[in-house]
Amino acid sequence: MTAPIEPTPADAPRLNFVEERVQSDQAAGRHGGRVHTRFPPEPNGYLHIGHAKAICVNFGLAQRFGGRCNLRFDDTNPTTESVEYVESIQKDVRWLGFDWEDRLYFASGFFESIYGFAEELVRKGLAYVCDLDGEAMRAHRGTLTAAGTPSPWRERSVEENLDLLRRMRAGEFPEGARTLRAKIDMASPNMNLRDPVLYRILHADHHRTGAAWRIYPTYDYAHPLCDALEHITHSICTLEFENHRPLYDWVRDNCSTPSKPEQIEFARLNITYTVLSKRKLLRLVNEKHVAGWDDPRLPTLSGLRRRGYTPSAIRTFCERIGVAKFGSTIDVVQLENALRDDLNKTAPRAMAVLRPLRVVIENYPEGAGEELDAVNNPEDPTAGTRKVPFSRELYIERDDFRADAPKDYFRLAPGKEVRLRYAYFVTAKSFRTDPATGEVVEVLCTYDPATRGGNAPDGRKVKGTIHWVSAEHSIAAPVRLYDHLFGTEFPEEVPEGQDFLVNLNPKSLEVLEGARLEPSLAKLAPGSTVQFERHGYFCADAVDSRPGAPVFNRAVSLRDSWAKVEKKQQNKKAAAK
RNA sequence: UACCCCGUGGUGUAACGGUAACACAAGUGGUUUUGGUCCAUUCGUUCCUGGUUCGAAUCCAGGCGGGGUAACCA
Repeated sequence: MTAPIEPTPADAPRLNFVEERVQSDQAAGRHGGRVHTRFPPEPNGYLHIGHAKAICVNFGLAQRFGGRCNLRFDDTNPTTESVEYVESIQKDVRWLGFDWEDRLYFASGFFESIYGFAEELVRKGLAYVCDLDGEAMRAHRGTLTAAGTPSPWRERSVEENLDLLRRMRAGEFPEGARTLRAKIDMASPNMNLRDPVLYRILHADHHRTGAAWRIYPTYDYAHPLCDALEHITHSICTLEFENHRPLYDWVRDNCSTPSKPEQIEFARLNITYTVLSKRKLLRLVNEKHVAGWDDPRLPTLSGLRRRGYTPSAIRTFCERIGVAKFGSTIDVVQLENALRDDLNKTAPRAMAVLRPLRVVIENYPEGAGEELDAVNNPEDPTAGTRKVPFSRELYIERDDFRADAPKDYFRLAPGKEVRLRYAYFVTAKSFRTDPATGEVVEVLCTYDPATRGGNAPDGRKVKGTIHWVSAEHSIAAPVRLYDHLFGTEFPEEVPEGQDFLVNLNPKSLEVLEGARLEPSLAKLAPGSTVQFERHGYFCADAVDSRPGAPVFNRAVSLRDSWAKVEKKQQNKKAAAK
């Protein structure tokens, strides 16, 4: 198996509670000292960042303790599942950097064994065929505070149960007509133990077993059996299954399984400004609030990948957030920072003007031009340099010029001198505005030829360095800026009777059509990521880019401390009024 | 108003009875040809009340608070 997670240094163990548990099991020689986990998604949707946590936990455990981790599809409900999901899930797990080698399993692959255990339970008098329909069963189950009442079919004979179960399997009864139930305790304070359903009749074809089965096992019944059949030692799942553990143990202990796995629960991931429930993600996709499962605003792995997230950033994030039993919500900036940390070290830099403003260097000879050396990545000396064309007419960022500059504004303003990165010092002499709107449309500057490359021989300093592109040499490309999909920190918190969709951020996508980029960007491979200096990290969209005509997605912006300063100034101004 | 789980800075995670650590956020300074990076620095009487102990975030009891659970979903 590949080993993308750094091994924990011996001097700093810092094991989470699951790792501690596994470590002590191993030390005590339980499960023969083996560690075997599994990642068991149901193929009914695309994987998201919450699954990434589970994947890192399960595969990470195996790596750390010299064990194995399986990929298993929990495909016990044919009505919601499909091969599309089976394929996307495998692709995403691999992309994240994990390898299940030859251990790919399907719950459906165990259907025959699982059925065999059902007959065993019937023979032991521990399961019975029940003729109650859904509504009646609910009524018999009781409530959270009141005990349930036994089904009238609870005391059928073993022979009758066996006969009925076999006929259920044979498809003799209509869907929903009967179920196989465990005979446990209708008065249990744990609802899961009030004779839970083991098998239901479903006249539905399965994406792998076709029409072979007319009955399908439930999760609670199939899961412990699959775990045991795969010789899983530690079955890690999320907190909402805590109350299911007694049932997990019941199934495991009452069936003659080849091994005895144990279930351990941890808190599922929540992140601010997004939703991580399959049901809600499905709605966003189906109701077209986003462009598909790989919409870059989605927390799906395919969305994050398209957005420009790297597998290593996601793994780092999962490492940092830890594993515990407290139902917490992680600030989305934690995710963004993991990406910044990764890309800062690896992403080549380039200059891109997102909202162009024309600049003319009045004392630069007309028709002249030259190429200047630019550093590809200041964090990585081996990345080398590249040539960037310079000429008399340039574009700079609209934000980098102010006719009326506030205090602490280091960029270009009338009479102020700044450095054009890797080029020259320039001083703004005048500017022209659109008579209709008053908007600045052109800035006229002079440059100091002695400052070529960006340093003044006389030692004079400038406060600001801004990026630029040559007007004639630059290329155009659409640039998509993404913001949080939801406008509120906790989108699921919604006023009575309202839907989480009310919290959708109407400005989560902004497409810039007029951006001008340095020419080297034309040949950037789709899917690769660069830093647009002073802006952020941008990925050439893997779907919409064409050879020589990239389309860019902003993965994440750079930290922007000027924005903070400016905001503070504005707040001060507002307070003064 | 049943059962289960959880409660440490703004957000997360550690400390395994011996004077609360790490990451992120926020603030302040420094460096800087990215207002990026980097460096330094500030920010918690561990939900409450009792108890055990020389000593409690850690153990016990009782509160309080949060979450989960009543699909023939997973």
